[in-house]
Amino acid sequence: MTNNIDSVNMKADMKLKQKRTAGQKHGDLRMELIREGLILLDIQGIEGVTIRAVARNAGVAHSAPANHFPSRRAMLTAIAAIVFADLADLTIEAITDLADKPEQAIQAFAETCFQFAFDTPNRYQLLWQRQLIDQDDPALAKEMERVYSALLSVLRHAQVNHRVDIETDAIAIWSMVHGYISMRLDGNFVAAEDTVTNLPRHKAIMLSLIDGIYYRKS
Amino acid sequence: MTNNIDSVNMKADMKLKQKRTAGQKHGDLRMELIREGLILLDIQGIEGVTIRAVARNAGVAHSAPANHFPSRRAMLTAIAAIVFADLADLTIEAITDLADKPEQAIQAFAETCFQFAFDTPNRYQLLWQRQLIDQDDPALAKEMERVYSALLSVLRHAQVNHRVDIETDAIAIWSMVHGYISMRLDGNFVAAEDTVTNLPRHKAIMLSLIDGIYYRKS
DNA sequence: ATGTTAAAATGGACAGTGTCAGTATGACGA
DNA sequence: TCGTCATACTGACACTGTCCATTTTAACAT
Repeated sequence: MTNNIDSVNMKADMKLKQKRTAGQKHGDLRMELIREGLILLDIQGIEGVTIRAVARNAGVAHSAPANHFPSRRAMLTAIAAIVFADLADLTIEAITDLADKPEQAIQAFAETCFQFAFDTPNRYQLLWQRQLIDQDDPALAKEMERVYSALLSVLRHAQVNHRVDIETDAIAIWSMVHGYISMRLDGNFVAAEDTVTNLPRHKAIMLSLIDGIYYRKS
Repeated sequence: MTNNIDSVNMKADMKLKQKRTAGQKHGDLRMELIREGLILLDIQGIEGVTIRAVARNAGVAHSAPANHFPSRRAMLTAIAAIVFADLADLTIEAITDLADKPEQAIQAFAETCFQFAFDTPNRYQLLWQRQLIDQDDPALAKEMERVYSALLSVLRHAQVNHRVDIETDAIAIWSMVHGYISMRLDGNFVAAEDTVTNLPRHKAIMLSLIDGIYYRKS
C-alpha cells in the first residue's frame, strides 16, 4: 500500500527540486509539520498534537507553523485529511472487483474500516473529533465523499429486493461500522466471538444488518 | 421526568439543613460545581467546561474545585455520570411494559437515545469522550450497565428464532444507535426521510437491523 | 552583480489553562 | 478553650494557542 503521506513526500521533493517559493527555508515545512503531527498522534494521541510540540519536533520556532496553518484546528484538519485519504484508498481498493457480490463488498468495506481503526486508533478517532477539526474543510470533505460514494456504488449494483433507498442502507452500514468502532475504542466492550456463528463479533453484527437490508420482510 | 441533578439537589438541600461538614463554606460545593458544569456544557460545549470557568460561575476561587475533584478529568466524569443516569432512567422507562413486544421495545430504546442526543447534543457527546472522562469510573460504569442490561433483558424475552447470542444483538443495536447519532451530531448527514417508507431515517435503519436480527436467513 | 520584494521564520508577549504548594477559615470534638 | 481537619483562598509554575514586530531568506527584476 502507498499511503498518502508518502506520496505527498514525493510531491514535496519534486517541489523542492522544481522551485522554492520566496523566503522558504525548509524544503516543505508544511508537510514536515504534518508528518511530525502524525507521529505525535500515533504515539501520544490527539492531545499530544499541539502546535508547539509539532514545531519542536520539526526543529522550528513555536510560531513557525502559523505561516502554514492559521490555527491548531486547521493543522489537525490537514492531518485528518491525509488520514481520511488513506482510509478512502483502502476501502475503495477493498470493494473493487466485488461490484456483483454486494454482500461480500459490504463485508469487505466494513472489515477494512475495522482493521484501520484497530491498527491506528488515534488516527481513526481524529477523523471524528468535530471539536478539533473542521468537518466542512473541502479537502477533508472530498476524501470522506470518496468513501461514501464507493459505498453507494456497491449498493446501486445490488438492488435485489424492493428496497430502493440506497442512501438509507449506506447510512445504516456507515453507522453500524462507526458505532461499533467507537465503542470498542472507548473500551465499552472487548473483542469477542459470536457464540453461535463463532465469528468475530464485528463480522456477526454486519451479517445481521446485511440480512436486514437484503431479506427484509417489510 | 425527574432528572438526576434535581434529585441530587434535594439531597444537597437536606444535607445543608442537616449538617455542614467542617470548613464547608457553601452548602454543597461539589453539587454546585456539577450544576454549573452542566450549564456550561449545554451552552458552550465540552471545551467550555473548564475548572476555572466552573469555579468562576460558582463564585469560588479557581482552585476550590480541587477539594472535590482531583482533576478536570474527574470533574467531567462526575458530570457524565449524572448525564448517563438521566439517559438510563429514560431508556428503562421507555421499554417497560414492552417486554413481550421486543421489536417495539428496541425501537423505543433507540428512539429515546435519538431524542436525548438531538435534544442535548453536548451532554450526549460528553458520555463518549474517552480522552476527557474516565470510562472505568464506578459511578459512570454503573449507569452505563443499567442501560445495557435493560437492553439485554428485552432481547432475553424475545428469542423468536434460532439466533441466541443476545449479546451480539445488543451490541449491534447499541452500535447502530450510537453510530448514527455520532455522525449526525458531527454533521456528516442531516435529518431526512427514507424515500420508500417515508419514515425518518433513524427509524428506517433500526427497522433494517431489527429485521436482520429476527428474520435472519443464516 | 545588485537591490527589491514578499513569504517565511524568529523571539517576545499575552491571556488562558490545569495543577501544585502554602496559608487562612471555621465548625467540630477534646 | 484549644487543637484538628476539611474546606477555600492566594500565589505560583509550566504549558498552551495566538498575536505582534522584527529579521532572515530566496526568487525576481534591473
